Amino acid sequence: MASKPLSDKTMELVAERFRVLGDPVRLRLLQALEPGEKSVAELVEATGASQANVSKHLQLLLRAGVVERRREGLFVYYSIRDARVFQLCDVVCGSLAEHYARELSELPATPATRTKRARRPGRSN
Amino acid sequence: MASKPLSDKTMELVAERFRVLGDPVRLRLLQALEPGEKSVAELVEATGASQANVSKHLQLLLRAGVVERRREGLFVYYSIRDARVFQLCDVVCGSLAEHYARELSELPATPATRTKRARRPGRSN
DNA sequence: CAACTATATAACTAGATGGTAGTATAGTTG
DNA sequence: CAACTATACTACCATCTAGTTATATAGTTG
Repeated sequence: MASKPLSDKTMELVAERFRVLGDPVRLRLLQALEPGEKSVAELVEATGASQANVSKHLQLLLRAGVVERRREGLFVYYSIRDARVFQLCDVVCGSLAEHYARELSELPATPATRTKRARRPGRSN
Repeated sequence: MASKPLSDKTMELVAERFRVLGDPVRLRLLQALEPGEKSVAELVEATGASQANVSKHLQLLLRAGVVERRREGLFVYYSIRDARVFQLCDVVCGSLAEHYARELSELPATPATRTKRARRPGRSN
């Protein structure tokens, strides 16, 4: 990307795709689907979210083309349609890991200072 | 990812990172920064957004650790801190391309049938 | 220090989004 | 067809977010 100036429409599409991944429940759903397809009930169980909520998020993932569905009797099975989402998650995880590692290494070696009221006067940033 | 059941906190962090990329203005900013650092004024010019808006988005990207800033006199220069964002965008773009290609190939070969009646033959971008 | 420039922040508004409760639909089974 | 089960949808509320305008801050220059 970024080699060519993407159109506004394309930009919005890319942003939308990122937004689809920008919710912990949806990430949990994808994670639960990674080993293979699951019914809605199983996904409800796996995520701990309500049925209505899971269903709603699944529709979103479906419309985005990230998952696909298949009906079998009373059950509906969802599965990953675009496995690149995992690649995306991997990159983000790596990114976060590095981010926090770097943040730690910038701290004054007092291992108890973190997260809550961290970042002493030091850097002006 | 998905090999281990990430904690809720981690999940939220990953989701948040995706959300940071889930806005077209921020994507434009990143795109504008890809060749190298730029001042806020240049970014305002490059994106066409208002100064206040650009500033706001930049703070968001800054806090997320995606960009970094450097002051020089009156000017503040922003640059990419975590280049993996481009990797992420590439993956998404590929994903979208495939998605649309597949969608097209599923249609009944009538080239005029599309999203809104958009997308003339020429460039796909 | 006064006037000026570049950037950041505050307060506000309109629209999007996530969650829930309740209901509707599709499919099964007696 | 009635009762039942699994999933989807609707309406609603609370919260968040992007954008705007106006103002504040940091740094420069006369």
